[in-house]
Amino acid sequence: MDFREGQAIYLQIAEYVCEQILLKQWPLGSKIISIRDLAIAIEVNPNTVQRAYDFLQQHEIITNKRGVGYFIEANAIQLVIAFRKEQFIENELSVVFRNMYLLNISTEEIETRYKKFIEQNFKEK
Amino acid sequence: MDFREGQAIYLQIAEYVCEQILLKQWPLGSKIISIRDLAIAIEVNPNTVQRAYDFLQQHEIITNKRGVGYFIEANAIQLVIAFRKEQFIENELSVVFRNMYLLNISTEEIETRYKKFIEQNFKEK
Amino acid sequence: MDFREGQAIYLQIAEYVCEQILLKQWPLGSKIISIRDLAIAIEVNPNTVQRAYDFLQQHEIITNKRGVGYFIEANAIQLVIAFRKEQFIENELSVVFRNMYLLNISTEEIETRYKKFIEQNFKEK
Amino acid sequence: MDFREGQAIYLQIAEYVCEQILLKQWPLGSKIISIRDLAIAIEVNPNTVQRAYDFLQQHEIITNKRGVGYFIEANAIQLVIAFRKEQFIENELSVVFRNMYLLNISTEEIETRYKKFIEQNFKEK
DNA sequence: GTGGTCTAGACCACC
DNA sequence: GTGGTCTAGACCACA
Repeated sequence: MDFREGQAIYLQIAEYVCEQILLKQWPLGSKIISIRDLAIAIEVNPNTVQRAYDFLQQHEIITNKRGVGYFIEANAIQLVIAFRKEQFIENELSVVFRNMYLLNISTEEIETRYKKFIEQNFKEK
Repeated sequence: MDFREGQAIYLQIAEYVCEQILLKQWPLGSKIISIRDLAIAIEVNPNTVQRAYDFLQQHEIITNKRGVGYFIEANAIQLVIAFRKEQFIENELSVVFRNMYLLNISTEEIETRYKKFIEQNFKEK
Repeated sequence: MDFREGQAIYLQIAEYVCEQILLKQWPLGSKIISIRDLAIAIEVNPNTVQRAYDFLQQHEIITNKRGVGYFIEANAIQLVIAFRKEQFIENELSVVFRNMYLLNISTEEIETRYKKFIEQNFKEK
Repeated sequence: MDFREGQAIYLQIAEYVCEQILLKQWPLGSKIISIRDLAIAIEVNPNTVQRAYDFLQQHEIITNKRGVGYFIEANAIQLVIAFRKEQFIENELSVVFRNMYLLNISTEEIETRYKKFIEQNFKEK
């Protein structure tokens, strides 16, 4: 796992967990990988993973059973989608559009690139 | 001029200069506003502007004549476009596509939103 | 550590780091002294050290792990040599040769002086 | 005429004048090119040339006749040689030697490069 | 603990 | 007037 710079690592970890949920790799209600194990797996300080899980817990996407681990909440998917869609449209999209205009990138080019992207990353069926 | 939080002010100043160049508000080869004057105009510390100009000079977008000021390089437009396009495609676009897929947003919806955005922000004809 | 005047302190700090690498005092891949600690050690402002490290990072000689520190890149030695050799030959050497010609200093004299210099400064055997 | 960065332009102009004297392009006692004309020729602010001539006058290498111009002093050659040789050996040479050692450049390589340099620049006989 | 950014203000050399 | 450098010290996010 490699991280984008310009965004906190713990947020990227939280994002990763959300995506696993959305992609239904991790079923609702199930226990997720422990802080320690994830930290080792992605070569990061356990504190950083802790912070990511904290963040998710604050947003009620996961919950903590003391001495057992973190579990995915029942309505996690709806929460994640609502949270991200709002953020995405309000924050990211305007930046993207501005760049498209200034850099003279057409919606057709975007569409083409999008198809390629999907093929490369999600055609695992 | 008001700054977004979450991104360094000096980078936003650099971006602002780049956009002036792209929008051809400031002609190639011309002298740009001095560090001090810009600092006063946008109410930041001169050091912050200096840092922005430094950054742009490192990327060969502007150049410095000793004791005279900073000037826009002849090929600044190409460099700015190349630099931003690379960054845009490599960093932002993959995130956007990922979100589109996960949040189930179609390219048609993007296109519609883009048209609206252009009308609202750049229909200065 | 005492600084020559006529050259920015931050550049002299960067040079110092480079020389430690070249002299293999600091192994490739290892963490280098933190900005604050070096600032205290050589009695300059942390900002000045930061600027030196920034400069080195731009030249890809050191790299930064967020929240951990700066590390020497694997190919730092080659980069340092390439960078300095280029600068040395293009900037300094022509000046030196010009002076040798104008001041009538022979290559033999240079050789003699060089041997003396090595003996005085690097005969650590 | 193009200037090295890292050294003041006015010093490079002064150096240029000294070299003309050493190379006997400009005879002792003769009037040198006026500030205004030199400034136009090398595309520099007249103030900068003024400063160079000032510097040379302080070192008694040239002298000023009011309303007439600047003239080369009778013993200019000796002064220039003495002044530069001292500076050269004390300041520049140790830096050069240090670089030779660190960058692993042999005296033979220096000699070879020197011969090439002389051929390219001074074989105008 | 680490680095990153910013302000305030000074001093300097240079054009 | 211009930019370049440096100090002093603050605050912040991050690991």
